[in-house]
Amino acid sequence: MNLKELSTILNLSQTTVSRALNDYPEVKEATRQRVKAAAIAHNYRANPRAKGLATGRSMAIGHVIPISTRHEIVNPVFADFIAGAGEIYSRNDHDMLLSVVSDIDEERTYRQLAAKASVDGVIVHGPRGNDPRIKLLKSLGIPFVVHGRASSDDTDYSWVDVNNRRSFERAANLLFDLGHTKIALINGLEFMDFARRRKEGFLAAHTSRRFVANPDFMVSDEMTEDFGYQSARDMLARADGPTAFIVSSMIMAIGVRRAIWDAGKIMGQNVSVIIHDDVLSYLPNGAEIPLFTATKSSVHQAGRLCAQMLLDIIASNDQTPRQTLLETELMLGESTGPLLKA
Amino acid sequence: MNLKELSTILNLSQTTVSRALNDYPEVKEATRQRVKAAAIAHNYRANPRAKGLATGRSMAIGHVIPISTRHEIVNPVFADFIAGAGEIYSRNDHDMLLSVVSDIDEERTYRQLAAKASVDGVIVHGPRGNDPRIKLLKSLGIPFVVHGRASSDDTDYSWVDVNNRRSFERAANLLFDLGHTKIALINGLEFMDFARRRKEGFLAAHTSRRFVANPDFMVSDEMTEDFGYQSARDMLARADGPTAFIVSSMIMAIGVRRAIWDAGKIMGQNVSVIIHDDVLSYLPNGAEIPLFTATKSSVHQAGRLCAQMLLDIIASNDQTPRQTLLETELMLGESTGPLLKA
DNA sequence: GTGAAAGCGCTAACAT
DNA sequence: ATGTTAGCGCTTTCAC
Repeated sequence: MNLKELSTILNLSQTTVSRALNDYPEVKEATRQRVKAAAIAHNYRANPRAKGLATGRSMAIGHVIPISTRHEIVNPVFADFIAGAGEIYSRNDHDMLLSVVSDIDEERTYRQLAAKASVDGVIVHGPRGNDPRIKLLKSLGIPFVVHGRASSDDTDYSWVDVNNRRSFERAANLLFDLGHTKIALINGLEFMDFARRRKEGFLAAHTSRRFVANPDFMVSDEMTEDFGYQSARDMLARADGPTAFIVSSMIMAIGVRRAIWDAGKIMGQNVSVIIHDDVLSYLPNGAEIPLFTATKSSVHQAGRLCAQMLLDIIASNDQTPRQTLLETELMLGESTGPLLKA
Repeated sequence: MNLKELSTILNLSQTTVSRALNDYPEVKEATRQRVKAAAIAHNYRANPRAKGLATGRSMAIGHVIPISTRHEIVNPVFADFIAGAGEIYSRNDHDMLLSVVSDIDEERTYRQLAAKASVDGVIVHGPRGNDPRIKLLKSLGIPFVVHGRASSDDTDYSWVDVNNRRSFERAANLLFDLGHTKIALINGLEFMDFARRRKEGFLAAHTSRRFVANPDFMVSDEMTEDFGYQSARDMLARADGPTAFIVSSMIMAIGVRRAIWDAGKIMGQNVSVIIHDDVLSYLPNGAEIPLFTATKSSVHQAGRLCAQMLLDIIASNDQTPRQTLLETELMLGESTGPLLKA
């Protein structure tokens, strides 16, 4: 069923039908009702390609997901983020175009999206410090929102980020309060913006307590289970090993827990682990928070906010940068499970 | 830069330029070279919407990802699958359209994709036993490939699946060989096809050894960390609790390990865990397989195969059902880490 | 308030 | 081997 057929059925011109469907004010209310009813009755849907051709807009948003060339890793948080964003898109009748590209191909992908004009805007994932993509997208003139931040100057582009710095500072302080003094930081690659900020927060907590962070206890690399395992194992092998860990992702934390286990130190006796990541989405609503999740950053929510912000930018045609900084919650109390004294 | 401009520059008709670019045989080789060079020089890319309008094809594949309405869960294996599929699409110049929909909205989404003709084919995720989507897609006439299987009659549609039955049978047998007799199965929802097959394999192993599976040790639900924890904890609280677990997903396994931990039974002494899922993609190439991964089903590879199969179906315009059954490997030996005797 | 006609950028018959 | 023309399904002037 296309416009022409529908308009024939209705004994109207394509123009009027189109106008009725798109809520143009000049069409008579009675006509509009009739048209809309017929559209539903005949399961009519405007062909998005024809519409796009005519309007120059695609009603689609692009997500470019970088995948590590070395390890073929897709960060699992993307799944949650995408789910949140997708919710907004479907509500606003937009499509989501996904490109999974190895990091070296990213620039080419963006240029291609721009040249083909296949999307009205893009979400930038996994920003690095001073990310070149920002400049690229600006020069290409595509509206975009960054999930995270990408440089020290955060004011000249749009982003949605979680307060990584504050969250890690608070996590460290919590452990200090419990009496820990030797805390390890298992972090992501330091050229990633989020990792840099998390480390800053971690260090800030030390500074404010006049502690000195042991460089041997701060490691960062691609966030794999194996890296979590290896680094925690090495630290625990030392006589003066850490008594608590703060870990940047769930997947690494699995490795960390395994290392603690292997080391024969049963959690519940003398090692605490705090994880920063949105583990909650894997849990039933209202269920107990697992023992090792103490910091919450709802990636799902970030996805929704990013998507909504981008749609707003596109709809308003106002590219003035906007920013949203999400505060995380420390999940404490009954549902947290034990966080252990040193 | 569009076709018209490019053809003007080249002093050729749009037709010839189009033909040259699309490798039609009738255009002179020299011309083709000249055209292609110019296209690259001017960074020309055909507008996919215009192309789609003219050809009736969209050069896009749809993925409909169901999300649990109750728990807002996205199964993390989708990320890997998508990555594999995306690789194939970008290589073949196709786009990937993602719809994340709550399970109740799925039918509507498929109908919409069909009516708008926004995709040339779809991949069906997370099939249930006797899944109604199969019939729906057939009636809509959209080419599709199922990741997994959806009914007892597997011959009348295309799918790529892993041999879940055999894999779980083998896992159970492995544990039997180690002397375990009380093995627990922590499974996904049983109306999911994969979960049903896994249970079958689990039971088949029991039967062949003339063991009787304890119904109390077989549980299935939404695959959450919490469910893994709760069910393992309850089982371990019993005097005659299981000495080994086979777990259907990584995320549940985290919970299972936590329960073992809490129960004070240190892994390495008397409880083994085998997990079925593609944990490997989270590990650096060639790294050690983590202790608890004993069965491998490369979801990433399945994504590639599904995508390729669908593209083949579309290109050949031959909808004869095709099937691929992937065998999993039991990851044993040095790299497996200890699997423990009962 | 409604309609006719042009045009979005491309491909595909049908010439030549 | 190349060009001319019509048309894919929609929106958008412009006219009434």
